[in-house]
Amino acid sequence: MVTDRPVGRRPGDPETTRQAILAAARTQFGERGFDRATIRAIAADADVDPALVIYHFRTKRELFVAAHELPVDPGAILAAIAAMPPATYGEQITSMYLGRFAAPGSPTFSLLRAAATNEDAAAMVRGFIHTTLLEHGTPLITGPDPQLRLELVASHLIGIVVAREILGLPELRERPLQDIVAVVAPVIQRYLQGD
Amino acid sequence: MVTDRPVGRRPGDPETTRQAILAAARTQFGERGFDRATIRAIAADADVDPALVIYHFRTKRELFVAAHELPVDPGAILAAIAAMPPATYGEQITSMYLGRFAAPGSPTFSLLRAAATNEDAAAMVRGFIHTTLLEHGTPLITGPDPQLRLELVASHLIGIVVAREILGLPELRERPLQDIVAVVAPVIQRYLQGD
DNA sequence: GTCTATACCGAGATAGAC
DNA sequence: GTCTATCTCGGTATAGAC
Repeated sequence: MVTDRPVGRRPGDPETTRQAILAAARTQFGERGFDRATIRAIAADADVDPALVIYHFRTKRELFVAAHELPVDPGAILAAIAAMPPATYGEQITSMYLGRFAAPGSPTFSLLRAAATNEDAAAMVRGFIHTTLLEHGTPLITGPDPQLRLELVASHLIGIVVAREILGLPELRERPLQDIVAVVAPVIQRYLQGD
Repeated sequence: MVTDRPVGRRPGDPETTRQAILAAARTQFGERGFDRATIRAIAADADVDPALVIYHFRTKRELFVAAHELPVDPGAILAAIAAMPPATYGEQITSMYLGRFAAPGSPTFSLLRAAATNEDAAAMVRGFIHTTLLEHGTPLITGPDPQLRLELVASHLIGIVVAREILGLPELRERPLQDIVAVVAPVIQRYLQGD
């Protein structure tokens, strides 16, 4: 039987507390970026005492890192893409990365926003792009300067997310993602094929 | 003759002081973004008392706006581009906007970084893109969905700046801007021509 | 018009009671 | 494991002397 207890208390289950804090942290960091997200607000969101946040994660920085550890298997993603016909690489990469980065609640998007003013976050995004695209992406690409063109692929997709979710350019914001993918995919495909 | 005076004093010329503060503000905002740039640091950079910064600009927010007022004649820029052969639009736009946005000391770059966590700054970038590209750019573009494709042009160029200057992707960072322009310009051209 | 001194607030973090 | 109380720091902004 559940004993009644004051609102805001969550005694007994550290793992539940940890998870609640992590979820709240992702929301706050995602919406406000690293600097403007406060431990106090995260704690309030998680219905937990601010001191508990520090107790579990030691510092704001470590909380940020913990909240953004990505359960991604980079090999698996690109292996799935490589299994399809090369003519579809552009469309697959476009819809996959836009879908992942452009979801405003996702850790990846949160990281991207934070990266603007936070070298830790920038390094994490760089790592993510490196392991998921640059390192294992060469099989997808033909022609000269493959690394440069892979980075341009990443650039374009990131730019679309920034323009849509952060700058709020009107057409990009209003259109469903599929419309955008339809126009962009051939361009990405072109980068992959080396002109 | 110049009388000797304590370091840090700059008596007598308010306009000099204003300009020194504005220059320092651009540097600090550009390097650290809105939140991490502090009035104390800006004042120190400008060799001026922190209170003077407030005296001249009232609030940090107003200082930010003043530091980023862009002396741009949007009509003139695009008129110059439109005067050249249409086949060169892509290259001109690419080198112009990359040059402007990618210069880490420029107000435009500073705005872009700040936009990640600051709706004021985001609105200013949106306004800049709107007046310089979306509003007057239609003569440069043919084919369906011109607005969407103009926004995609902006997206790609912004993404390159983000990837190069903020995320620090290796190839983009090391290559001179001309190399990048050479690869990107045909893609931009393609957006302008509607496939 | 300029600077000194300081008020005031909210942040991250700590100590120690429970 | 959790909460209360508190410390310390550095931020923006103000009052008032010069």
